[in-house]
Amino acid sequence: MDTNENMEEAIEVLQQLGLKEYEARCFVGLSRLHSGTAKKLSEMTEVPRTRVYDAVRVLESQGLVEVQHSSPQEFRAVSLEEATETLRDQYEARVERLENTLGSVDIVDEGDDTPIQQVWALSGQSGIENRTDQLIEEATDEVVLVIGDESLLTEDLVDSLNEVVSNGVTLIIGALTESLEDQIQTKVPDATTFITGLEWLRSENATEDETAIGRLLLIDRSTILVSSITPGSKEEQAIFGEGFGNGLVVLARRLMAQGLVPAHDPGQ
Amino acid sequence: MDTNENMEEAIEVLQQLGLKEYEARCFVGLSRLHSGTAKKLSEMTEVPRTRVYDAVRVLESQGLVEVQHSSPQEFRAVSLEEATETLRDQYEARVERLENTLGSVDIVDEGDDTPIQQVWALSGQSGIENRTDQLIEEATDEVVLVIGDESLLTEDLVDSLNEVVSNGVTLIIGALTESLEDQIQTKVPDATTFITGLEWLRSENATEDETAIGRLLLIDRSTILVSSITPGSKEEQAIFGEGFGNGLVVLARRLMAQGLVPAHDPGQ
DNA sequence: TGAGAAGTCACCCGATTAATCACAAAAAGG
DNA sequence: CCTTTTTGTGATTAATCGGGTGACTTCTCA
Repeated sequence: MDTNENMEEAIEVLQQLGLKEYEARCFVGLSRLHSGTAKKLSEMTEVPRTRVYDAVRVLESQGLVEVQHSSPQEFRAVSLEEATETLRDQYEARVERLENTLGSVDIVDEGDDTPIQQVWALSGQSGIENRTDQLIEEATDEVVLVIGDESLLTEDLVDSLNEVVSNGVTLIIGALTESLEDQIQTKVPDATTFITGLEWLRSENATEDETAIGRLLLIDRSTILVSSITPGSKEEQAIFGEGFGNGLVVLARRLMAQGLVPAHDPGQ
Repeated sequence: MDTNENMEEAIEVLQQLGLKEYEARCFVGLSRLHSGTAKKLSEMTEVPRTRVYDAVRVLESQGLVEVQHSSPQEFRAVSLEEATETLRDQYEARVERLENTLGSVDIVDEGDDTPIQQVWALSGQSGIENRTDQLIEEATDEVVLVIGDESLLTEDLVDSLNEVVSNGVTLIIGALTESLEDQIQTKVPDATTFITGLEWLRSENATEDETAIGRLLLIDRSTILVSSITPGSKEEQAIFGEGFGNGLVVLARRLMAQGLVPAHDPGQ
């Protein structure tokens, strides 16, 4: 509906995808025209006319616009489908190149000692999600998962859960709301589900500013990942610990025993 | 094998993927270590020690490294699989956002007249490839395709060809070498294939520097795309014309009649 | 042929980023 | 307990890049 706002957002996204501001503006401008000249484009996008030429040339070299070498020359954008497909191809090629090159560098590993307590921090939605999935897939006995927000129940996560449950791993999944619990039960039928309030969290720091819980993951009672989502920036942050003796892990086991997971008997 | 060279390339690719130089160097450095401190990283990557902290912080926020908040703090990179998956996710999210926003901007289309002869130029490997595939899929009667290099016979292209041939479109595909012709026949069994030398091209400009022919595509005798690959830069460039009366298209039909496609009788 | 439009260049300036330095806080080690 | 080294933060400088503007040549068309 709001064309103007969408244009601004499209320009922003294109810049995140690697285009310069002028290039992004020109591409969005051309997307609204069947074809246009430098002058028209300049008026419509507020890119200086004399710079339209550079910008379009770059876009052309990336396969995003076509140029008609007449006078005045005309430009037009490729279809949205072609554009997105091209962008995907380019990025995929780069990621594959990264896999090849980084995959074949030798690890020097100056044997950094410290086999001790380690608690690692990582942040970023997708990074944490991947780590979550991977940890689940590596489980051999038990997975305890508490999901704090509906949006975190992604397709990949469901796949990982169903894969691991078919290997005989016990799955215990907690949700914050009934509707979320229902969703989980239909998508992961073999899991034991329950509902947890966050009282155990809130009671600790009632005065702090509200940081919502994201995920809580305990693998085989020896690896833990806890994430929170800051309300403002929507950024997700996680901490992550390994090892049965790890302080964080011990804490988590304690927590569980005290009723985070209601009526669940520790097998050992 | 050549770890050093691969590292340099990995750093380059990471920068293309949006990281800054220091960030890229640090990530590659950490990929060679199970874990490391700022000092060690600095020595190994030639990033100023005091800048390592910033770089790593950015990497952490992108989900590419983990940080242990001890003293001295330790950093470690996520696994290559996690890293590439995260990068893919991020990019895919952006492209989808682009589809949504750009898809819902209104087209103003100040009815740029010029219903006349139009010849458009576009360049870039993937862009041209997507255009090729799309044109093929839109064909209703006949597709004539000449492939100049083995690498251009991609999976997507083969899919498009097989899809369109199942709709009753005549497929005529030319190759430069016998081995390429064989490949085509096995991958696209329903196509009529032949071998073309480039005499018709070479005879025209024997003195010019060698620009290799990439593709030649004629759709329903009314749309043409010709691409060339400059030997040095490996960049592909194409021109593209539509309309039965288009000069370029007429030229192409002429060319065909004169024997580019041997013994093929124009149906009309 | 003359006026205006189209296209190319070269330049400026502000923002970002690479690179260095100064300094406080924190281990380490006698 | 004090000294020395290491670690981390912040400010500062230098160089690069990208946005922004204008001069100038070429082309089109009346």
